[in-house]
Amino acid sequence: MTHGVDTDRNAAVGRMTRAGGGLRGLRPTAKVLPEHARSHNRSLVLQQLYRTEGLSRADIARSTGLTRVTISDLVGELIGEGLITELGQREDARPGKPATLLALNVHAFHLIGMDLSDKVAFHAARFDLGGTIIERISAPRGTAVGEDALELVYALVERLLRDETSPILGIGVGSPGVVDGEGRIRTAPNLGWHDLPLRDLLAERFELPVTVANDANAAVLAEHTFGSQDAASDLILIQIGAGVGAGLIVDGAPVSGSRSAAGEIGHVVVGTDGGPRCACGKDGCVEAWVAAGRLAEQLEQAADPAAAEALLAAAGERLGIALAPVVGVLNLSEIVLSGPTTLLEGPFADAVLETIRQRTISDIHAELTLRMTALGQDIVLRGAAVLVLSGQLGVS
Amino acid sequence: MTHGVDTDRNAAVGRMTRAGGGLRGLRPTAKVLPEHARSHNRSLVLQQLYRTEGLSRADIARSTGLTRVTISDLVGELIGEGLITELGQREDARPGKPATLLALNVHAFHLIGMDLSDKVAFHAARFDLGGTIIERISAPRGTAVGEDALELVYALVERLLRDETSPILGIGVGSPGVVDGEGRIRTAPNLGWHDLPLRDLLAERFELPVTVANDANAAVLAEHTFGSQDAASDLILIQIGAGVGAGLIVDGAPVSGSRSAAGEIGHVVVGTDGGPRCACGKDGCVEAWVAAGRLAEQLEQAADPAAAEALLAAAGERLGIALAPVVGVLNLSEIVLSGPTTLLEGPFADAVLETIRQRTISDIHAELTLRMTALGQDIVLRGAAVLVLSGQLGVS
DNA sequence: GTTAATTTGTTCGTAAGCTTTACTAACAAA
DNA sequence: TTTGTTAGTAAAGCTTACGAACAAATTAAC
Repeated sequence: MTHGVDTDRNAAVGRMTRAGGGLRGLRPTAKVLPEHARSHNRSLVLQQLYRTEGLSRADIARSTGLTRVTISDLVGELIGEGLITELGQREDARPGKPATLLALNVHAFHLIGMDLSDKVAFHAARFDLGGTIIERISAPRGTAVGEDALELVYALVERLLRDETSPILGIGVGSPGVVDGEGRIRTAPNLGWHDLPLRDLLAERFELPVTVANDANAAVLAEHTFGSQDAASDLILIQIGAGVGAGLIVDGAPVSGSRSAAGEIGHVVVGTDGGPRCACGKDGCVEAWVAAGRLAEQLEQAADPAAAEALLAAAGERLGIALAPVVGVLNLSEIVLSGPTTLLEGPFADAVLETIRQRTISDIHAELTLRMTALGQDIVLRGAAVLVLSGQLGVS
Repeated sequence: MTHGVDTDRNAAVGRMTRAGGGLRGLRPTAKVLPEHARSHNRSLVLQQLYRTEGLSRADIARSTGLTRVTISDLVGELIGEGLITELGQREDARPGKPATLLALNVHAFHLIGMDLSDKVAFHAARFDLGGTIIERISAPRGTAVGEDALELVYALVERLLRDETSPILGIGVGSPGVVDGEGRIRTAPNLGWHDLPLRDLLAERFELPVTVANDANAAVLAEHTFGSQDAASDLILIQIGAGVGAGLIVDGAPVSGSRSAAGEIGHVVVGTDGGPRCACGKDGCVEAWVAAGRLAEQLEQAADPAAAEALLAAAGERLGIALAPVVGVLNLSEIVLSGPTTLLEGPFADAVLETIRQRTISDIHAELTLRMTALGQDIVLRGAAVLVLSGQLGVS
């Protein structure tokens, strides 16, 4: 096998596109060829270096179970494509030939992530392969919907593509609404999009691999990848803003649902005692109880800090009531909240967790944790980057 | 190898498809070798013939995407092992060499399934590879717990093994309680089992591949495999008996949960208006509302049929309230009820579905269906068989 | 009634992928 | 200087799937 000759990066991208993602998400009816095994193992190497910089070929061989020979071959290929670089020799004083340390070359490619979930503006960024934001831009949305909104998206991508420091690996998009497995926006009322094949439109226009997902799904992917140290493989992320949405990872894989509409918790009725009227017409929806706008409004009218706390705790309790069956049935290990920290941190979050504990078998869920996301406003944006990284390199 | 099937190879397939579901973080994704691809493709062939009897090699090649050459090779191997037989030539009148039809040889191997979920007796059966019960036996449990209960299990297997019509492919067990990924019974209070490595005990004693799973999980697998025609890939099965349990399939894969305790819906509190006191100490648990015993009891006291119906509908509503958030978040497409038909069919089931519709966005869940299982009392037993079929042959 | 077209399943040679075995290089410790 | 260890490479071999080519069996066409 000859490597190190492939200097054409576009060709390399082409190969990676085919390689994408390894065996995950494989439908039981799909054949598997030896080359799929190869690309899976290739992703394995990248994954190791994505997590830990400065591993030797032998280190990777040990941790993957593949032989040093095979790893050498894969690493050679990846170095040839520019994805991996040799850092030099390990400094340790120990017997044997010193190891040559390797690292992901995070600037071999860049990638584009977009967040279309903000009502005020579309956000986009150029990332390196490590998931670090290199350049960030926004475009105020105004009242743009339909075709106009689409043009805004195109314009953002074009602006980011203009600065050609590194070839672009792909584009990831986190969009509100229902997004199917083919990256088509089934329906996004706020954007006036219905059955819009966004993935294919972008892919054709920019001749790049594109992945489109629901914003809450993108967010939970970001949380899964960048969030906590020991990434939980069963977690739910609750996004609280104008609406309330959820993204879910079960057994390490994002859940999209039978009609690509998973995560719809905002309009689930909670409790058996009515509740505030919701925009959807029902009484007592989760969204009617805990949407950020309503919470802020109520807080303003609160007589004193104690009353404010009670209000937040009551709202948190409602979310807890809705989540308890989900936590019980899925045996989730982690709940992450995303939204205005001032509203959610403290009494609200405490009440959510406490309510879930009270309403399930607390022993079983003793290890259940609840925390605020550490990714702040960028959560969807970074999730969009994860879409590309995991889709094109099998890394996350 | 005592029988003709390369179990190592199939175990490899299991590892591949479940990769990443185990120890989070510590174990990334397992390596994949060409031979794993081979065993995957092998399962693909079996799967085709499992679903449809009388396909030719060329048919299978077309539907899998593999070439006729490869399929011929795989089929040759499977015929060599006795798993597949040639039926003869296709009778159609069409040009070309007539096709040789193939079928799964369902008696090439038998397998053993066990249902330990019945409080009164343990049930076991010998199945053929098509999932048909060949022989069925039971052992009254009496008050047996702990070691005694284990001995009962051993005795049942021994009785089934005595009749050596076909070699045994493996043993599948559906057990109550919490069962981890290694087939260890973490805790099954009714059986007095704690941290019992049931899988390994059986495997060592009988020198056969063994798979152990939670009873509700086994049941939902049975439903997924044998239940409806167009197997939904996102469904929940609710078992209502002395207790209330749930088994869940998301994206075509069974869900075990972060601590192997998924499906625990029985002791989730439902509603915000109290409710009957539950054995667990809380008020208003699902189980306290809808356990079969309570329903039957209430029905006896009902003044007239209309009152009885109202009682059942009220109970169904409670289950619906608990399920609504789960359906909303996971976007499930199918709910299946298992339990006493006389209690669950009719007003109860209707109320469950109606309540869920009222408490979620009904458009999104327009295709949601709810039905009784068609598998009756044998559901866990047959699920145990599926455990073996899917674990050893990759078929389901 | 003969020839052409079509479909099935096999044989043979090849490319890809990983492993085993065997080697060189480079180092620490005694 | 010797011994033992570790890193990485090279060569050979096995497995897996593929493409090309072909024989067999049958229908369709003339």
